[in-house]
This record gives sequence, C-alpha cells and structure tokens, in this order.
Amino acid sequence: MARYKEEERVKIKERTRKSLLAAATIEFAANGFDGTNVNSISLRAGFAKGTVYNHFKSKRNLMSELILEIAASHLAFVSARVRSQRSADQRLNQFFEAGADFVESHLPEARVMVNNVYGPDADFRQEMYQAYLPMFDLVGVDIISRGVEQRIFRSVDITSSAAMLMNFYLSVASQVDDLGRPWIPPRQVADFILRGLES
Amino acid sequence: MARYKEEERVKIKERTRKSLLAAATIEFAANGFDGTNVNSISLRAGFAKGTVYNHFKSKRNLMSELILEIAASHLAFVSARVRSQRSADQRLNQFFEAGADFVESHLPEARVMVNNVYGPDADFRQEMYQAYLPMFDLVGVDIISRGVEQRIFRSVDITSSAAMLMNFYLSVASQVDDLGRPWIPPRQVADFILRGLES
Amino acid sequence: MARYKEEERVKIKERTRKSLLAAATIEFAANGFDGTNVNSISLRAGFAKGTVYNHFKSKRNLMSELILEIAASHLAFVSARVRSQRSADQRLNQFFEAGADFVESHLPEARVMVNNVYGPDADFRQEMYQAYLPMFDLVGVDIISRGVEQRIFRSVDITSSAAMLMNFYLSVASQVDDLGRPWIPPRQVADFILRGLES
Amino acid sequence: MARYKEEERVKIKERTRKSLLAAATIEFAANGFDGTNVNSISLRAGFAKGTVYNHFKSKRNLMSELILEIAASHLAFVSARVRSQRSADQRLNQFFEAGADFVESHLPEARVMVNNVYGPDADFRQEMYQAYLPMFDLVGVDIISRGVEQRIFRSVDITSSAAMLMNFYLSVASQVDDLGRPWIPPRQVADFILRGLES
DNA sequence: TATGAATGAGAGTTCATTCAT
DNA sequence: AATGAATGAACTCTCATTCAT
Repeated sequence: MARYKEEERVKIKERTRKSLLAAATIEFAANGFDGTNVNSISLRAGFAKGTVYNHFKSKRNLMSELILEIAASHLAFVSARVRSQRSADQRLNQFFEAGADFVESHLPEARVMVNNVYGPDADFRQEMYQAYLPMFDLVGVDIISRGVEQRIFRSVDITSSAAMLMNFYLSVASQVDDLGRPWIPPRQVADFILRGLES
Repeated sequence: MARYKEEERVKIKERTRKSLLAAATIEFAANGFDGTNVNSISLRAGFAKGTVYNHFKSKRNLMSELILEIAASHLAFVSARVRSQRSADQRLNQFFEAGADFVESHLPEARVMVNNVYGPDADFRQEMYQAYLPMFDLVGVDIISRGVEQRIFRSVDITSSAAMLMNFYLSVASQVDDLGRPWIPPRQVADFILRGLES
Repeated sequence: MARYKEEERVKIKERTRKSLLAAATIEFAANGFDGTNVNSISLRAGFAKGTVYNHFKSKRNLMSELILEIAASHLAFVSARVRSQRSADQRLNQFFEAGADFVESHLPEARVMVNNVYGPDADFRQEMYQAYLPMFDLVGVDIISRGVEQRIFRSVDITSSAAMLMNFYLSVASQVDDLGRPWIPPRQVADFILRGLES
Repeated sequence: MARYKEEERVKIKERTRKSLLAAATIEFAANGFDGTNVNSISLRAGFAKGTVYNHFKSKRNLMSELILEIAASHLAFVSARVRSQRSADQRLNQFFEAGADFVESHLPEARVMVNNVYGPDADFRQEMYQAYLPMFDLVGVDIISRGVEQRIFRSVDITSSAAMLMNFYLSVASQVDDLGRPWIPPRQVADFILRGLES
C-alpha cells in the first residue's frame, strides 16, 4: 500500500523474474525448448512450479522474453568492444574476438541463441531475427560501411556482406567445445574476412 | 521358390523402410524431432501407427538412420560435383554451388541436417559429425590440400581451414528462403574464401 | 472516539463484503461455480486476489453466503408482491408475475439459484432447499391454504401442491432469454395452475 | 487385414466406447462436468486414462456425445409408451408416468440431462435443446395437437403449451429422491395439466 | 484491512511404445 | 509385415489457498 512497499514488490518481482530467466537459459541450453520442462526451470530457480506462470504467460512466452534478454546483453557486450576500436579492420577483428569471448563467458545464452536461429521453430527463428537486427546494423554500419569510407575495404554490397559476416559469426559461435572455446580461432576467421574485404 | 519369395519380402520391406524415412524427413523438417509424432510419420507414408516399430527400434533410432541416409546422399551429390572439376579454385566454387543446389533440391533433408548440427541434442550432433566426416575429408583433401599442392592456395593449416569451410558451408545452407534459395549467393561466399586462401 | 472508528470499520467491511458478493453473483452466473475463479471475483469487485479470504473462509463458503443472500432478497421481492393481493387467485397470479419480474431484474441471481437447485452439488442443493423454505411456506400458507379457505381452490394436499407450484415456478424462471424474459408467459402458467386448483 | 478382423475391430471399438459412455454417465451424474476427471471415467470403465482420447476428442466432446446418446434413448423410451395409447389424455398421462419411470430406471442419465439443461454451460444447454427437439415434437404433435383434434383439449397454442409441458416434465424429473422417485406424483401433475387443457 | 507473490495439488491432454490379432 | 487399441508416464497450465508485508 505504502509507496515504499510498492517499490519493494516491484523489486522482488524483478528479482524473481531474473532468476527464472537465468534458470531457463541453463535448462533450454542443455535440453532444448521441447526437452525442457517448466518444473525444472522453477526448481532450478528455487521456486515452485506455479511461479513461472506468475511471471510469464506460457513456456513459449518465457522463451520469447529470454530471446529479447539474450539479444540485448549480447549486443551490449559486442558493440562496446567493437566501438572501442577506431579502424574498421580492428573493429572486424574485435567483432569476432568479442563474439568468441561472449560465447565463452555466456555459454548457455549462446546455445539458446544458436538453437533458436537454426532450430525448427519458425516463430522463434523470426523472433531471433528481429531481436538481432541491431547487431546486423552494427556490422553493416559500424564495421563494413566504415571500412569502405576509410578505404580499408573495397566497395562491397553492404547488406549481403553484413549478412555473410553475421553468418560466419554465428557459425563460429556455434561450434565450440564444452568450455565454450571455438574450434576455429576467431582471429583466423577475421583474417579470412579481411582478405576478402580489403581493397 | 522359397528363395524368390524371400527376396520379394526383403524388397517390400526395403520399400516400406524408404517410405518411412522419406515421410520422417518431411515431418522432422517441418516440426523438429520433439515436435514430430511417430503416428504422423506412419500416416504420411501410408501405413498405420505401429508400422514404424517394425522397421525401427524407436523414434530416436529412426532419426539416427535418417542422419546416415541424408549424409550419404548429401556426400554423393556434392562430391560428384566437386570432383568433376580439376583446379582447386573451381572445386571450391563447385562445393558452394553444389551445396546450394542440394539444399534447394532437398530442402527437408537440409533442414533436418541443420537442426541436428545446431540442435540441443548432443547425441544427434555427434552422429551428424560422424556421418559428415567423409565430407570433411572431401574438403580437406580434395579441395584445400589439392589447392596447396597446385600452389593455387597458400600453405594453410588443412584441418582448421577445412573446419572453417564446412562451417561457412553449413551457415550458408541453413539460411535459405522458403524455396530453399540461400540469402547469400554461394558464389559470393566462395569468392571470399578464395581471397582468403589464394597465395 | 474508538467506538466511532470501530463503527466506521464495520461499515467499510460490510461494504466490501457486499461488493464481493455482487461480483461473485455475476461471475458464478456466467461461469458456474467450478468455472469461476476467485481472482476474477476480487478483481471485478475492485480488490486484489487475497481480499476474498478476509471475508469468506473459502470459495465454497462464499457461495453458501450468496445462497442465503439471494434467497432472502428473492423472498422479500416476491412475498411483498403476493401479499399485496387479497384473493388467492390473484396471489397465485402475482406469484408467477413477480417471479418473472424478479428474474428479469435480477438475472444473475436467478441463474445462480437455478444452477444450484438443479446442479450436481448435493450440498449446495440442500442449502438452497433450506434457504427457500420460507418461500415454500409462502406458497403453502399464503396462497394455497388461503385459497382453500376462501373456497376459491378445491381441497388439495397442501404440501405436494406447494411443491408442484414451486417446481413450476422454478422451471419457468429458468427458461428465459438473454434479457431474462421467460419463454412461456407467466400468466399462461398461472392460468393452468388455476384451472388445476379451482373448485 | 482380413475382413472378419476388421469387423472384430469395429465391434471391440464400439464396446469400449459404450463402456466409456456408461462410466461417464455415472461420473458426470455424481460430480457434474467440471467435478469429474477423465481418469475416473477411464478407471470406472476398466481402462487407462489415455483410452478416453482414443474414442473422444476431448472431455467436452465426450459430454456432447453423451448428450446425444441420452436424448436418443430417452426419446425412444418415452415415445414408445406415449404412442401405446390412443386418446390424448391417456397419452398425456403416459408422458408423465413414462418420464418418472425413465428417471427411476436411468437415474444417472436423468441427472446428466438436468444438469445440462439447467447448468451454466451455454454450449451444453444448446446441445441439449437440439437433442431434445424430437421430444418437443412428440409433445406438440402426438399429444397436444392430437388432443385438440380429438376435441379432448381446448384449442390452445401448440408451441407454448408444448414448451410448458416440457418444462413441467423436466421439473418433475429433476426433483427426485435418492432412488429416483419423484417428490411429486406424476399423475398429480398430469391431472393438473389435463384440467388446464381440457375443453 | 488489503495486498499479491508464492505454492503445489490436480487437471486435461499428448504420444512413444507395446502387443494380440 | 501390418494393424490399431490400449497404456501410462510426462507434460503444460490453472487456481484455491496461504502468508508476510
């Protein structure tokens, strides 16, 4: 009733929500969407089964929210690193390095991302695509266009090049060992791309 | 006489098996492994519910067999095209072109492949990996090594380069429209790789 | 001072209780007992989930209280109208007319009543029966007995005739359109009964 | 495969279906639709939970089928008895007597009928109404119209009179003791109606 | 007194699998 | 070899109820 109580409530609710999302990330990463049951998410978060439904309309809705969450933190992580560089070639390099670091430090999130991008569920694929548009932009504008302007890259088609880069990025991110380390050194991939782009 | 009947029976059994695998491909492609029910596979193949279990030990076993089937036909398709070329750079090009053609002409098979490679099920991922080793070999030996020998490519690490190529291949193959046409022109990807490899 | 506050509090509590009962009437009428959830009652009354339990022991208890409430107001409504008439035949007529009017002006209450009288829950049926005993009495004493005394009705068995009348009354009251208007004109029913009773 | 096996199958399926409907009748009668769980129906019929879903699309669909079943047997029972009489007044009498007998010999069916006619579920009410149209017809044509033709009844409005009779019938049928015997003697009701109708 | 986050029993439903025919 | 009725574990989701604030 009192103002501070209201704030308290909101805070508690937010904390619970975060717990559930964190637990869901781990479960979905390990067992996929269909292979995960809601109960295991609750239990992992330290709550009872029903609590999930006080915070999310359905299991699917939980995944949808998780997609947004992951995409946002992923973007924040990568864009900060990319923008810390000036020259386009160093940015390109950072893009792949940061990607590898993100995957290593957020392995479950990465698995969920990959499962959804390449998974059989068209709705989730679409939601992933929407959620990752900003990163698509980052690649197109802050790396490729910039490189062309800086005359470091030759004059390529921005859109399809960005799409290709995102694809390479994803494929590298998706092939990692159990500790989240990529099978292919990100620098090697960046080198390939650089050779392909440089003027 | 008995011999003849026996052969007949084996032939019928084989035909039923093929029907079931074909139906399974379509269902798994559309709904994923967990989202597919065995009954719908039988029905699509024109049989009753129980028939699947006369040919496969379980739903998982059906998927495992399907993985082998798809990998074999995929390899046959691609390797024939690759080996029709002499020079390594043309082979590289064929590799991506043939890949795109395979996806377009075998869309459900391609979806099943991608779902398994990038999916949450570790066993299926492992089986995919095993089943695609020959293609891995094709890339390493018949394209990259050959290119290095022909001095068309610079002296790169075969294994990691092959891994990278397979990854790019898969990521291109997995991003297609509803008709199976890739968002990124395979030739463009091949060009990138070529620039990265050429001496 | 404390006394004043105490009265105030009781008044507020009573008002909340009435709100909840009113909301419950509408919800139970629309969705039945099992189909109604307590939350929706609270919300409709403008309170939060838990408030119902500050006023009623349980959902079942809420229905029990509602049954008493409805029966009392129903009786008051009908008995006033019946007793406004002198002769038994006019009273009989008023009984059906007032019944129809009550249903039309208290449609949700009427639906709750009918659902409980004819519903599967034996306890609620019993409570309805108890709660409507006074109306049973009204029919037996103030209509039928009186008619027999007035020699307007022939000498029938009071109890079973009263039971029959109540039944007819209920069945008419339960078959109404969406606006609460009975499918069968109450006067027509009254006419039938009159012919059956008159000496 | 063989013809006789096919017939055998159909027979078995039909038998199971009947068992389930019979069990459902008893459970629904005792606990209402919402209060009944599908498992208890299966178990009562001697099957496992899932079997219900091999025969009915859903719990609701099971009830819908049951409504048709009950209405058909109810009509058969009553119409045979009614049509065994020649004169309209005897038919009217048989109508109420047969109704009482049906209720006594089919108590669960009667409870299900009443629960649905007077229950909160609008869809089931509508289905009941549809299913009982033939009985409505029986009353209108084979009793009332006939009585008017035979000049035993006065010239009343057929439709509204039939509606009223059905209502009285239902109300008598719905107020019975635990053994299914009506609180009000059906003959007494028939007498009332006769007085109301006779010319 | 009112609140609403948390609970967990219990429901309807799905479906991989078995097996008698 | 093919069938399809039966099974029952497992799942998602609902909601009456509790209780700390």
